[in-house]
Amino acid sequence: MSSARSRMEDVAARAGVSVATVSRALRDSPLVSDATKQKVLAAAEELDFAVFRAASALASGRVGRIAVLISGPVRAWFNGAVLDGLYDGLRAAEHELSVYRVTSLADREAFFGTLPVRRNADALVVTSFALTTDERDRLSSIGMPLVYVNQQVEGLPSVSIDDAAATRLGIRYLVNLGHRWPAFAQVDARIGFTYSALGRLDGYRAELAGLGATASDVRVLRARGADDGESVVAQLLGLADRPSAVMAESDELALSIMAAWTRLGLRIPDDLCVLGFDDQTLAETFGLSTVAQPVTELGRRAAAMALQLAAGEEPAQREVLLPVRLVLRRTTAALRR
Amino acid sequence: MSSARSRMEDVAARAGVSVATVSRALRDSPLVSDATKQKVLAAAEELDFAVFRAASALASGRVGRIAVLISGPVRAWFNGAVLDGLYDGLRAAEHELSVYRVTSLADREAFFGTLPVRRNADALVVTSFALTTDERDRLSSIGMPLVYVNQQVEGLPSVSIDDAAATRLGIRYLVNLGHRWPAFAQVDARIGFTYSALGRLDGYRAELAGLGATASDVRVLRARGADDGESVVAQLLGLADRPSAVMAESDELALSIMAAWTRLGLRIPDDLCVLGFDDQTLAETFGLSTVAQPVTELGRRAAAMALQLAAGEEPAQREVLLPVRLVLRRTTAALRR
DNA sequence: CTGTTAGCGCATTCAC
DNA sequence: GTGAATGCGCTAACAG
Repeated sequence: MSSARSRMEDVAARAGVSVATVSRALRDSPLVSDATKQKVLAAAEELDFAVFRAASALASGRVGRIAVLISGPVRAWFNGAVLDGLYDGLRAAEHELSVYRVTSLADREAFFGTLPVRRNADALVVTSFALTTDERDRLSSIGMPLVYVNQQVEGLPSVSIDDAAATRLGIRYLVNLGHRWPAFAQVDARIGFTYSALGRLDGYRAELAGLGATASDVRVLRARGADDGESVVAQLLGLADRPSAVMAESDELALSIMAAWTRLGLRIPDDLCVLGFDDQTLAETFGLSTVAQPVTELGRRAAAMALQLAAGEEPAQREVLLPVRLVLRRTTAALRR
Repeated sequence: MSSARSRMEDVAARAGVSVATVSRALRDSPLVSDATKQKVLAAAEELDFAVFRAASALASGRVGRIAVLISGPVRAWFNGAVLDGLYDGLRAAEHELSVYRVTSLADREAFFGTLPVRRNADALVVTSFALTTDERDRLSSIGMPLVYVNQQVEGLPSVSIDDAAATRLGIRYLVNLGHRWPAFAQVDARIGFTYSALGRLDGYRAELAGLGATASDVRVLRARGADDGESVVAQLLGLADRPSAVMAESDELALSIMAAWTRLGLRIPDDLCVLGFDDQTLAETFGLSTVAQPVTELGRRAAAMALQLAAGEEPAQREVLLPVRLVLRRTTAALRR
């Protein structure tokens, strides 16, 4: 059990074969007989041997690792959920996951300036980024397969939901409950970090327009952060023709709106209907109706696609679109006059 | 810009030096003159060169990566917050972060059986695990420095809070507000995943005992999951001598209790005071009073310690204990009869 | 301070 | 099916 230090050579000696055979056997190559495979596996087990992936990478050119670039902290629910899905997809293929995070403008410049990921991953998954053209070019220039999550770049591999359509679904639901017209709450884009926000706003505007609302019926409320429901409530209460329903761009913002609203002694859904977006952990806890997106599944699909591209295969479908669904709970109800 | 393919050799040629010098210059070795360093850096920049870490690892024996083992999904707030801290600490040192996750018993056996991490990281950080003796032995056997987060193992490097003391602080606060005696809500340990839960329960019992409560004053309420506040509320309302305050082992559970409680038309803090543990993102949103633990800082300190151990240095302090603090918001108040 | 030399541990030719 | 030989790109002695 000198574990950490034993090499393939030792395993080969113990199994009575050559290192080449050990290498092949451990990677389950069809070029090795079953009998030999068993011997090698047994020897490796006894010596508690594990392949030193760095050496393997140097010899093969593949590092056995997929990198992911996330915007914002890992503790943000969306990022965590995507990482869970990526991990699911990668573990089965015995690949590792390297995380790169960009939270500030400085981070962002540092990342795109040096691209530390290059040569050190077999593929890169980029989530929810509102990339500039320069940044996108920079990424493509590193000669590494790229998969976008919740961001469509024409012709490039991506796994997304249709943010605009999902928002339209939510708005249509509110309108069908009699709410004319729902407002839409959004976090002020700081550094243009989230790509999805744009699509959702577009969806809101498009659906209202399609249903015959006029320009003045469009009410976009702005928060300074996902926890700034208070500003949204203030804006709501300051409107001449107060909306009876509001859709938020995320559950987090929706929950914050709920907290601010009820703290004033106002009720939900009686005085205001609230519809979220995401279906994160606490949405169910608080009975929040929401448009659910399959974030972990986005991650799984992205992992699968990244693995295919890393292996040089062409994925069957380059632009995967996953369905969302409306989850009805207790924060929405028909309008009562 | 053949970027992804240029090697040190090319940089050396362009800078007019040897590859050894390039290697040293890029790692900012003091053995290289400033003038040479500049030349090399310029050449590397022009060729858009990046070191192939796998080759570097093979030659040096260090892989430039710290691994972390988390229990439960990445999207759990605690895990995300720790990962953020680890990332902070590692990025500055140009190290990467590899994530290993264990969510089920099968995962757990697979991980400890094969220890995929061995030889592929310079140190391992283990968070919040209630490890068996076997598992701990298995970890030590891989000859890799280990750092425990929120888990103290005598003599081994760790970064933690004092869970028992933190809970006692919270309970004492409630008692000083006149609540005799507060109950404690906890999630049923499934596979013995979280280490902290044990310490918190101990702290609750110890503080009540220390303040003169009798055995029947100790009320431990059990939930089937962090989102099962409903069970806790049911147990509360079924008690003969209903407590006027409850402390939960986590904010998530506390928030769920709040949701279930207010849904019944009961009020907080009037009819029940609720105290959480963590100070996660949504605690502030909902005005939850809580015992705040510096999770991201735990991650930073763990990263620093892991880097030191990986470099063969002995950290100044092997068992770091970080302070918690009480955050008073709107879910706790003095008892009014 | 800089260059030369010799591997690091594995995957992959090519023989057999 | 298996073994022997070669080299992946870099770092670490050792000279100078």
